[in-house]
Amino acid sequence: MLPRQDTDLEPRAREVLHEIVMQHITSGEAIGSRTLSKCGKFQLSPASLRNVMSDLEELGFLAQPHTSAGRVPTDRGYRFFINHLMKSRSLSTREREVIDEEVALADQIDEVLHHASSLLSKMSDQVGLVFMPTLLQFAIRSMDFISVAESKIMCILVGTNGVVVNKVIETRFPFSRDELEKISRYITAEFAGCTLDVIRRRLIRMTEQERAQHDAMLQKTIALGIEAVDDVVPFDHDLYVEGAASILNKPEYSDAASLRKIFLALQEKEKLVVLLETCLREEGLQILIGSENDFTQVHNFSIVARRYGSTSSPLGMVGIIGPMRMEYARMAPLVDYLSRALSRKIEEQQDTGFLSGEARPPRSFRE
Amino acid sequence: MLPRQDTDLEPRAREVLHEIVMQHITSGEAIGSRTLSKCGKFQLSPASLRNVMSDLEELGFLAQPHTSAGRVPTDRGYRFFINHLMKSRSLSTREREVIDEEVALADQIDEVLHHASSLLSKMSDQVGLVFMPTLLQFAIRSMDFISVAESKIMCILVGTNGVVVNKVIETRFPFSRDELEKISRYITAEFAGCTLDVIRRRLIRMTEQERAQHDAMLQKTIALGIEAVDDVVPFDHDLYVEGAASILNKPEYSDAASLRKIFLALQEKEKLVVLLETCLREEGLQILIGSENDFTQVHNFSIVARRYGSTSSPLGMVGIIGPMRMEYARMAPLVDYLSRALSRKIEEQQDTGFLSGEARPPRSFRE
DNA sequence: CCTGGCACTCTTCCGCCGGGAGTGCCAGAG
DNA sequence: CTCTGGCACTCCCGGCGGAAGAGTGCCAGG
Repeated sequence: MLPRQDTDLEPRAREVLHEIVMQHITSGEAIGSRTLSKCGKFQLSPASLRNVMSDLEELGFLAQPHTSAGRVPTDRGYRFFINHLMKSRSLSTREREVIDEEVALADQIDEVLHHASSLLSKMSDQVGLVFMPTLLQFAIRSMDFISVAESKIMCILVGTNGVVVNKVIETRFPFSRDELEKISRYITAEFAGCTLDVIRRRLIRMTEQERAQHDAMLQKTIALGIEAVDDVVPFDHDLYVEGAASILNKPEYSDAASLRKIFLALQEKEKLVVLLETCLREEGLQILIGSENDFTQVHNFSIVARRYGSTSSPLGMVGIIGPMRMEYARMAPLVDYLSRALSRKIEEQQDTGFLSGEARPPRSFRE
Repeated sequence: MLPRQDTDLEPRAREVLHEIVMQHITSGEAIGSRTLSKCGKFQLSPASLRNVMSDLEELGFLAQPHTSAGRVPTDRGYRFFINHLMKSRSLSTREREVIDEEVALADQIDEVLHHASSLLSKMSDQVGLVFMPTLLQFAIRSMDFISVAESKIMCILVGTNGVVVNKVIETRFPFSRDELEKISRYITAEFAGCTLDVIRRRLIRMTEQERAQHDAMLQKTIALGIEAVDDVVPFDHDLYVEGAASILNKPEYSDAASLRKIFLALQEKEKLVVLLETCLREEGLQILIGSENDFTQVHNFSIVARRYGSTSSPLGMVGIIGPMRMEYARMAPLVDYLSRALSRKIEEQQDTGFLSGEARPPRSFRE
């Protein structure tokens, strides 16, 4: 389609594009040939630069908001910049420390993620996103039940990855403390290492087996187990969106109408969830620019995100969302480092093995 | 100070003030004498109304943004309107149903409160606030410990008011499952009905007693108990602020500068917490208009809020915050009804007594 | 006590104009 | 062939002025 491959732009055009993107990122305004000539990096007159810029416009890397305005990078321009021109500015040791401390601070996964999203927002001055998808593929290490009120029981799931999830469920029958302890031991022994959907299916199959029909205790166990799994799973699909106010600082969205649109869009978390779920398949840092995705194409937003969790089983996504004109060179390493810090934290929790000296409970209440 | 008591305004002046406030609430604009004369409620010419309006201005109920603009109610004007003129429009049965359903839906207190705040925001088209203060005066019904990983233990507190709070804590020593069960039973038996700060003090006193010095198990129990109380208390001071985007709809805040200020102010939750904590002392529905409080005086905001929880021990505040020009006649019953629904819900949970048939554990591990 | 009339004030909107910034094109120099 | 200066053109933006509109205060008359 295009006359040349993306990568073999002439060196001069590359430099010009680089400079325009950089300047546009800091100023937010369209860049003219005169401004460019005066910046010192080129020994060229405005007229010559105009020719280069005109070429870049033809190739689709630049655009003019109107005749007689300077040029602004297009989505394609940003894409080229990110792929071939950008030099990531790595984080300072201070910044790393801040991230490490913040991640170390909390213990429960939801707290950690919540901190992460607001930290991300503060450090980037963009909107911070942290997403933890449904836990159906969540392999459990233990499952405990605690009585909380009559026919109200708290169920505590601990994942093999150290994640702890808990929820109060309402049951049809009352359970005594002893019963609950037995059930906890039984289910933990029987299903440790299984994912929630496997557990669910196995429990349902068990209801049909004759042995269960004659064991009242086992019946109760199965009923409680199914309730617990069904109640926990749909609930735990969390998205933290933090620091939406940072958008108010961006000059390109200073009119009330576009602010309204953006805030409403951010409130519709379902769309973001879909978007992040598709991202979840890819490994490594992802940058989605402007029209490259559903959410941002409307508002000229970009997303910088990366998976966290162990490589074998990713847990979710962290990232930022902000105007297309953002400092990718800083955002990329920031998101990258935070996601790695989170992954490390989760891996550590995984290593802290479950209490070792425990007697394994019997396989059936009757044995 | 003023020539007459607030309550004995002339009937005509009252009606005029009433009408001006009502019209200003719906339109958001300054009201002129002509508009008022044409509305049909007065058989008076604009000139006569002007005289009345001039009087009301002198009394401090109305103000002009500039000469030759209409009049706008002042804080005092709104205050008079709310105290003496407003007729609350009670909720429709449909609205009540929606609230009842939403409150019935969730079981865990934090979920209920979270739902409440976003429901409030949706139904009012204002910012919804729900506040639950620190739990130091929280009397517990039970306290359970569950092992979650080596030296990580989840502590589950159930309050006498049915509130469940849980937190993962890190301990210095590992505990076996059996130990944790024993500790749970012991602490629950020993401290059921006590408030958290009483528990804390008693545990600390116990460390000094000689009996504890010679009972290793008791030592461990005390250590764990103190850690649990210390970890849970500071954490649980929750404020839900939902639906900030609704401010974007209000025409009086359509410029980016004031939006910025407001969003930043809403982000500073500490100030709101202070404000709501002072409100917590008062019973019944509270309406704070414009300059009547710290937060709103800057931005011409009002707060409509009410305590929830049982009358004897209030749990927190629910309410809305929005521009001074809001439909108080609708907001008041809305907040009122929701707070009552929450209180009812919490009272119900209180009634569902804790599991009854449980054997009381021994008072000491040595007995 | 109410009313119509009148003069006055203040804001808002619109059209106009000039300056500034940037472009495209062209012809000439290296 | 490439770079450069010059020139005409386009478009945005800010300031100015005038007209319209809305509202007020005051006054005199019913």
